[in-house]
Formats: sequence, structure tokens, C-alpha cells
Amino acid sequence: MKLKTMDISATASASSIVFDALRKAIIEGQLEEGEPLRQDEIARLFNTSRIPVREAISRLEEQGLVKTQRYKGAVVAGLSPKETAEIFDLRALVEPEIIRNAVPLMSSELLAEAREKCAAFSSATDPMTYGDLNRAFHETLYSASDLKFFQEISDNAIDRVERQIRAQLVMSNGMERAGREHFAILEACEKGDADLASRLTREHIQGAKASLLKHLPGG
Amino acid sequence: MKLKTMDISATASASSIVFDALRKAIIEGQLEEGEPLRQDEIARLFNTSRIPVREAISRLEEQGLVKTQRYKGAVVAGLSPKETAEIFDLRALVEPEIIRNAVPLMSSELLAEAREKCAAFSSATDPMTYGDLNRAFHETLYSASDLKFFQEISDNAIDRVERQIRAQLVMSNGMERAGREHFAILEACEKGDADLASRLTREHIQGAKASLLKHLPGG
DNA sequence: ATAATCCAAATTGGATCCAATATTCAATAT
DNA sequence: ATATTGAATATTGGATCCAATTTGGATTAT
Repeated sequence: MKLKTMDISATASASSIVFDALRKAIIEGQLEEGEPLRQDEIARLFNTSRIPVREAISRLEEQGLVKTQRYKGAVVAGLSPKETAEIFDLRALVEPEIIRNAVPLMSSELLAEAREKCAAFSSATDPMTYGDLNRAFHETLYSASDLKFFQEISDNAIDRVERQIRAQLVMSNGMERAGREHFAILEACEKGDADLASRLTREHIQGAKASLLKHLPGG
Repeated sequence: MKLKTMDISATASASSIVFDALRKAIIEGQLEEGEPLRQDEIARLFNTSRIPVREAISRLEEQGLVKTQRYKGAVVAGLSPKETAEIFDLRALVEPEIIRNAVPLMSSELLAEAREKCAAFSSATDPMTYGDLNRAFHETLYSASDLKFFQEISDNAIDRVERQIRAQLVMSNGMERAGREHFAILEACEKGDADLASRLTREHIQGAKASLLKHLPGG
């Protein structure tokens, strides 16, 4: 007997569905910073009770994506320019190490996939998908590494500044520059030059940080 | 009117009390790895219902301190030697940056406090408190930095390997060596030599990693 | 005796209800 | 008119109850 099986125990609980949906809405900016998250309202939207919503919100708080006050509720977390800068510094520290570790582990299939993603990003015309394609490219390269904790840190850091990254990409030639830098990183990976890929990744992130801070209040 | 005030809204909720207690029990090793966390049992222990317990457990899972399976419950998370090594590598990357940032911001009061903690650690005789005193010393130095996200990462990373650190300290001259290295780090901080403090911190962590892995299964 | 099956107990996930707190707005006093 | 009080409403935190799933043991068939 042949069946397409799936791990039933991995089916999503209500709380994880709500968690994923809220996380996505927050990092994509559909829920804007400071906006309150009403348990009742969210529960109605997902046809569930407030219990899974509360669990989702507490997990989001643990991730730093919302801030809650007792008996007052949760709001979407925002970042000051200083905090944004720190997140980018963290990324500039961690992600180059992920790439350095990943390069020797990249299969030709993975590199082909990364090349596709890189091309898709460069030729993208819809600003709504810039962020998705950008992240997809980086995640593809990072996924070759076996540093799962580093990746957790990096994922969370990117989550926290994803809105700003998207804003930065649609800014004056943000896409054009990012596309060039992506291509350079990809080439270094294909050459197997881990140090170069690492250095370019760091410069890519530091460049994004500088360009972003210039356009932030007081920049 | 003069009153000794306190922020009522900052009073702890049941779920945060349970969270803190479970976290402490886990990182100190009172709950050992793989041990199941029964919601009902914990609720009874804290004279509360399962709701706050579930919220606490979901937060612990987000922090990586427990692992849960749907309808099966949560168990205390453990680390393979490879994972332990990765956590130490992460610490060796992040904590030197925290120290480097902190050194120029250290007041003489803070340095005095750090010196006390350093001395307390070196003269400790009760193995149960080794871990507390070790962490207290490092946290004191790190607290001078204004890199709160870096500190969050570092705190979580330390949480995950705290048990191993404690084990390592009671190993053959673990305390003696750690005491020496702490003193060297402290001296660099007092001299205002951020680069040196940073380098010594990295070496301190890498040394702990090496010594730990040697005594782990397959080391 | 062994393996498969089924049922009861244990456990978790979620819904509903109540309590505690915050917020809003009308009423009142100055 | 403005500030203060107090009640009504909204919202969150927690308790209790029910449903879904797992687990372990008894039962039965081979």
C-alpha cells in the first residue's frame, strides 16, 4: 500500500495558527507599530476562543514582536533608531558567521536555487514582494549551514526589522544596490570563498543599516 | 505628600511567577533534561489553574528551554554535544562584543561591584552557589553595556548551557581557572582596555567550551 | 504464550464563565 | 468652566468545564 502520509501530530494547533498569522501580519507591516491586539477581536477573526490567542500573544512577546502590559493588553512592538541600529549590528555579527559556515556545505542544487531566488529578486517589479524575495534569497543560503541557533537568532533579528528592510528596499535605488550585492555574495558562495562571502554579507548588512538610519527621524 | 510608591501594574501575574520558577528550576538542573512537565501537577504546586501554567510553558518553549509535542506535553530540553558547542560558539561571538561596548561605560561603582562579585566567586566554597556567583560576575560587567538585544541573546544562550557550566565549574580545577580568568577580565575593564577585555572574554568562553566538550560523551 | 484489539484512565487543547483591572463618560462639587 | 468622583462598559487574567488524543492495561483470538 502506498500512501502520501503526513505526520498528524505535526498538525497545527489553534494557537500556532494564530501565532503564525499574527507574526506574519506584524513583520509585513499589516499591523502597524503601536496597534493594539484585542484578544476578543482576534479570537472572532479566527473562529476560536481567546485562550489560543493569549498563548500566541505571549509567544510573540517572548519573541519581542509585541509588548504587553498587565490588564492593558498587547501592542505591536516598535524600535527606536538606536534599537534598530543595534539589531543591524547583531545581524552584521551573526549572519557572516552563518554564511562562512554554510559555504562549504552548499550543494550545487542549493546554489542553483539561490541563483533563481537572486534573479527573481533582481527582476521583481512588485514592491509588495521585494521583502519576501529578499528574505527568500538569504534564507536559502543560510539554510545550508548547520548552525541552527545562529539561524534562530538571525531569523528573529530579521523579523524585528523586516518592516524597515522593506521600506529601505523601495527607497532610492535600494533594490538596485541590494541586487548587486546579492549577486556578489552568490558568486563568492559559488567560488567556495567563505571568507569573501562572509565579508560581503557583513558589508551588505552594514550598508543597509547606514542607508536606513539616514532616512530615519534624526538621520 | 511623601509616600513610598510602587508600580502596581508591575506586580507579577500567575503565569510569570510560574515561568520564572520553572526557568530557574530548569537552568539550575533541579528539573533534569527529558523530565516531563505535567500541567496539572505544576498548577497544584502553585495553587493555580492550568491556564497560567500553559502560558508559562509556551514561553519556555519559545526560549528553547522545553520541547512540547501536541497532546503529549512538555519535557525539559536537552542539548547534544554538537548543540552545546554551537551555543558556546554563539556566546564566544556575542559576549566579547558586549564587553567591548561596556568597558567605556563602566562607572567606578560598577567596577567595585564587579570586584566584589569576582572575589566572592573566587572564595566560594559551596558548589551549589558556584553557578550563581559566576553568572553574577559576568552579568555585572555586561550590565554596563547599552546593547540590550545582545544581552538578551547572551542571557538566553547562558540559560541553555547553565547546567553544563555548573558541571564544568566543579570539575578538576574549573573554579580555580575560572577565578583567574575572571580576575584578568576585571583588570582589563579597570584599565579601560576594551579590546583586551573582549579578547579575554572570548578566550574564557572558548576555554570553557573546550574543557566541557572533553568531558562530554564522546569527548 | 503472543500479538492484536479495545476500553478506561490520564493528559493536553480549547471553550465558556467569572474575577480583577482599566477606561470612558456622566454627575457633582468647587 | 474645571476638576473630581463614581458608575457603566470594555478588556484582560484566571478557573472550571468539555473535547480530543494518547497511554497503558485488560481481553480475546490465534
